[in-house]
Amino acid sequence: MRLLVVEDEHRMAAALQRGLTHAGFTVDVAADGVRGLELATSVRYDAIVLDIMLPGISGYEVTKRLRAKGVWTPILITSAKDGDYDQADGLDLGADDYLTKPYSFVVLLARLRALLRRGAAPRPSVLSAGALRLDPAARELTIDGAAVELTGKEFAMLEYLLRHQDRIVSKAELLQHVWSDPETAGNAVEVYAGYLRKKLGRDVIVTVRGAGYRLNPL
Amino acid sequence: MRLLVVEDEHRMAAALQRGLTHAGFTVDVAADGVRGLELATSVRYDAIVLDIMLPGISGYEVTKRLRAKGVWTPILITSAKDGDYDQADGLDLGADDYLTKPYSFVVLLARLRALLRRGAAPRPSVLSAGALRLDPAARELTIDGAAVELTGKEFAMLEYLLRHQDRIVSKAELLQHVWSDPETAGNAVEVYAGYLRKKLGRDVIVTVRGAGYRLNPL
DNA sequence: AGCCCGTCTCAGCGCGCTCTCAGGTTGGCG
DNA sequence: CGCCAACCTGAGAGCGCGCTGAGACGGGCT
Repeated sequence: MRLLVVEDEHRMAAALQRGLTHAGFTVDVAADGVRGLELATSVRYDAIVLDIMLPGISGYEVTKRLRAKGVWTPILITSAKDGDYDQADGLDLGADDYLTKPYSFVVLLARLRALLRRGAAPRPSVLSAGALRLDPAARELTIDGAAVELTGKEFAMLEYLLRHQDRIVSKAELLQHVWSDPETAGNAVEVYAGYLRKKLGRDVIVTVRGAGYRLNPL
Repeated sequence: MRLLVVEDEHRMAAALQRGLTHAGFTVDVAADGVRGLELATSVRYDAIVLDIMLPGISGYEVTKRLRAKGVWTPILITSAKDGDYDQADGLDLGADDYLTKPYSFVVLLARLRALLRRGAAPRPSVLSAGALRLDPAARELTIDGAAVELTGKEFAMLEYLLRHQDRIVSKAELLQHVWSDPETAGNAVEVYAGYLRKKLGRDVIVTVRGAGYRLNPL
């Protein structure tokens, strides 16, 4: 079992390496986010222990970039923060567990073993239609393999259309699901249909007059 | 993606709402079973996160009543109980997944995404007659497999004829059901019969002089 | 503070849908 | 065969839906 520990505080890193090695793991240590990314992408670890507060790239960012690159190695995030907001943040970005400092080494070991037992997270399924491939977990969209940047609302609207590509989606429905406000009088949906068309191509979204929108069934 | 969280414990509900919102969902919260039922029946959610222990109606009961009403939105039940007896109970009543507290937020997210991937209710069937196949949900019509474009009124009129293809449909009836205005004096129905004939072929719609129209029983 | 980005509103406009009208065609009936 | 009612159809006017560009607004970042 090979682990990667990403931790900038030297004493902490050394203690972890000693303890984990003693527990039978092979342990590599990276002192900052950049080095951690390099190692994690080049070596196939069984799990990663990742500190949030890092010089350079934060632990959040490291997680995000790894997942975006298709690296699904189990990640255990450790942090001095303890608000559940931060926890939600980290977990949302694709981490598998979360530990707040100070933590007992025994707990860390137990959680790590639980992670290893579970194995690497299965790559979440992507939604696709024609040349479109949308990954809800990574919040990523590619069209013919090329990455396309979308804003939050654009992404949400396209995701909803993709999830219901077999039928027509009304504007009211989009307002309910993508916008929380069903009483919005404006024409936001039409505007965002325009945005998406500008980024994805004019033919991707078909207008069904008087009914709503539908993805082009290519 | 719009979710409904039914949870009476306020802190828990707030945390869920925050985390799920941050994950890109639109989240409504109901504090008890009655309110949850109201919302679930009036809004078309993509999934429901439902606590078992609720003041008033229990989560079991909510699930049961929703299913009885024909609402087949995916339901994920959460509970402090952990006996498999309870789990079997919940799943038996029509829930789609079951999570025992305390649970990790990542796990909840993953299960939710799995539910959404699976999707909800079975699609309503398509109407067909002869070579015609009409899908009300997709607002699509194919004739001998080839797609045919219809306008809103054309589609509505053909759908009504298809739903009553075993009898003659009078012009007054069509005015009532397709046009909401029974006082329309014009000959709109005849005009649209003409439009449909032009698109579907002359023989598809048969005029019964003095009575109305009927689909050709091929 | 200044800037950029994302979101949403607003007004103008083009165009497709809807429906009316007038004249033509068909069918039933004496 | 002639008449009338029922039905068909081509032309076109009105209108409302949806598209678009411009800009206001707010939040995050430098």
